Order: sequence, then structure tokens, then C-alpha cells
Amino acid sequence: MGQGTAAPAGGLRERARRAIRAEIARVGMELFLRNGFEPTTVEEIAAAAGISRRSFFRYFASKDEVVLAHLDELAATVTEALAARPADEDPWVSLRRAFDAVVAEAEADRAANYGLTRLLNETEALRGQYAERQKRAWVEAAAPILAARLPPHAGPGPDLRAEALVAAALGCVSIVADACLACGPEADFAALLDQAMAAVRPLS
Amino acid sequence: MGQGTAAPAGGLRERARRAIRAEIARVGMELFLRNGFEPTTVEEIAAAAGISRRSFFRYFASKDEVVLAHLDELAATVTEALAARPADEDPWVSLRRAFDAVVAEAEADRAANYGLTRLLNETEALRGQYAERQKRAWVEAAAPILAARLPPHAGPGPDLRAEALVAAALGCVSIVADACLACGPEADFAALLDQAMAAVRPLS
DNA sequence: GCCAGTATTGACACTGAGTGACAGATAGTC
DNA sequence: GACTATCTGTCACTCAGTGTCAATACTGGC
Repeated sequence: MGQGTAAPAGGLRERARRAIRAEIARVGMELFLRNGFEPTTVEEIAAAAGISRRSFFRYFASKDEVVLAHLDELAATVTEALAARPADEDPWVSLRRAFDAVVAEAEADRAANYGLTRLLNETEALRGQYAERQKRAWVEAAAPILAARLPPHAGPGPDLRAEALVAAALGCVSIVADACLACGPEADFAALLDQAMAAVRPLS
Repeated sequence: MGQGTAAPAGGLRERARRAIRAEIARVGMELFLRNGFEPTTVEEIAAAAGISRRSFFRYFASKDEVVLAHLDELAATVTEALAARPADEDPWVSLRRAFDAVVAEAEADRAANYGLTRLLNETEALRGQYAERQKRAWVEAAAPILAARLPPHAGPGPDLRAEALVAAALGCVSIVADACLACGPEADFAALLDQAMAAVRPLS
């Protein structure tokens, strides 16, 4: 488990497991997008994936997880992009530029992205969990990178500066995502993000 | 329904309903804090409140709702405080000062506040929904106030500036809440909030 | 004070998510 | 080919949440 991070594959058996998991996710998302999240039962997903209901829960801890699974990849993308920015750049600008990677991915398949956003919005519980996980994943991954670039922390108590920066930027992303949902799939994500982030702190 | 907002009371019948709802919330929170959220069943709450299981769901749409119900009051507090700030003050400072009202409330009963925070943290699904609702409620209530004080919006597309400001501030609050959870019930919420918000944008 | 109309309640039944236990199938090892 | 560990499906269960219905309490008008 604690071995191959981005390696080609772990063991022979592990590869099969990964493939089945991916297939369940694919089939599940298809059904969710077609029929909605709540109306789609685990039974249906399992049947469509050719496994039993019980086995579904051996691959995903919950129905939510099928939708939420996308997030870990996203966080990795942002972290990579952030680490690649010059160390002397303003942190707020670095964050804005790091999001470009995600924006590009979203714009590459506007329909899929819009569908996912609508799905998230339709189910209150999902939406909240998605936002919270995104926050946690991005803060955990991105804050340490930023913290190393900030001037030394003076004063008592923990240093919250880097985490606050990331969380604030994420707040902007969330507002933009809401706006894009209202605007339709052709919204200019990048321009709206520029506007939102510049309102909080000038982009140098 | 669409009448008394903060009025003393609606009808005679409405008052009884409100009282029962409050009693369920009180009893429910007590059980949650004592035994945890998931281990506590709706059956137990209903029994402790002297009603049937079915009636519980006539007062709260879900078990989550019992915990989440606190939020609407909080949003109202912040909105009031924000509206009371001078119109020519920097919006970021206004937001920081508006949070003072919530900080004061939290510090008035540190134990209760810490318990609630711990409860939220213990249950992933709850935590996400809480954050999401808080965001939505605060953005909806506070953004219009701020928007009226901002210079006119130029350029195409919707004006996201006020919402972005509120969401960014809320991100800082969320980071501080996490930190306070790690620090214990005696953490200096106000000072940490100053630090976090100042890192994103100088508090003038 | 009495009588209709309405809202509230408890009881019952049901669906669906999630979990535990167990037996059989299916791989990988010697 | 026997041995062992893992994976799988089946069954049974708890609990959240919802629809239905009959009984009951409260509202109004007379």
C-alpha cells in the first residue's frame, strides 16, 4: 500500500482491483448524470458493473465516494503547478496561476465538467462534502509549499498564513464555480476567477 | 409562514411548535455530545423528547438538521454587525469586525463551542454540510451589503467581487476553526483570525 | 357550548444505505 | 496437486428517511 505513488502499477492483483474500481466509478457517474444521484441505487450501479451490491461497498465506502473520488487527482494537479511557480512570486499570484492547470482541464471537457458541477449542486450533502474535502486536500498539499516562501513567522501561536491564503483562494474558486453554474457551460472560468481573486487582493 | 421574521411570536399554535422544535434540538445536542453523532439514533432522541420517531422527522428533515440548525442565527448576527459598519471602511476590515460578534458569542461559552466544533469534526458528512451552509448563508446575506459599498462594476459578466470577499473571509474563519480545534478550548480565536485575515490582505 | 374543518400525532409498512458473518470460488505458493 | 490467503456472493441485520392512514387535538363559526 505505502509503496507505488505514481508508479506504473503495484502488484498483478492490485492492477485488477484498480481496474474494477475505475469501472465502477465510470458506470456510476454515467448513471448519476443520466438519472440523478439520489434516484440511482447502489444496486443499479453494482448490476451495471457486473458485481454484487456487497462488493460495491468493498470498493467504495459509500455511494458518495464514487463522485468524490475525482478530488485527489485535482489536488495533485494544483500542488504540482504551485510548486513549479517561482519562489519569489507573490503567493496570491502563484495560487491564481496554479489554478490555471485545473481551469485548462475543465475547459478541455466543458460538458463533463458542467455535468459534474450540476450533479454536485443537486445534492446538498454531496456538495458540502465535496467542498470540504477539496479544502482539506488543497490546504494540506499547497500550504506547506507556500509556507516555505513566506517571511519567517513572528509572534505566538501557530502560523496560519499559508493555510489562510489557500483557503481564501479556494473560497474564490467556489464562488466562481457557483457563478459558472448560473451562466451555463460556456462561462469564462478564467476571467471570472481573475475578477474574484483580484477583488480580494490585487493580482500584483 | 412568510410573516413574522424576528417578531415575538406568530400564532398560538406556532409557538408550541417552536418550543417542541427547540426541545428536540436541546435533547438531541445533549445526546450527540455525550455519545457521539452516529451512535445516537433518531429513536433515542425522539424517546428523550417524548415524541414518536415519525414526529421527529416532522420537525427536522434529517438527523443532521438538529446540529445544522444553529447556523441561521449565526448568519443573522454577522449580517447585522456588517450592516452596522461605516460604509467607507475597507470591506475586508468590515468583515473582520463583523466576525467579532460571533467571536464574542463563542468566547462567552467556550466549552459549548468547543464541543460543537469537535462534534462537527468527528463526522465528515456533517462537517462538510456545515461549512457549505455557512458559506451559502453568509454570502447570501453579507454580499449584497458589501456590494453596495464597492465602486461600480465595469466589464462584462456578473459582479463577483463582494461574494469573493465574503467567501475568502470565510475561508480564513474555517482555517482558524481548525486551528482552534487543535489548540484546545482556550485558543485565542480573535488573535488567530487577525493573523489569518491579515495574511490574505492587510487589515488597513 | 356545539359542530364542522384542519393540523398534528402515532402506528405501520416500506425503500435504500451501510455492515457483519459465513461459505464457496479463485487466485498465487510450494 | 494440496495449501493458503484473498475475493466474492448470499443472507440477515440496523438505521435513516418517507408515504399512508386513522385517531386526536385545536381552530374557527354558529
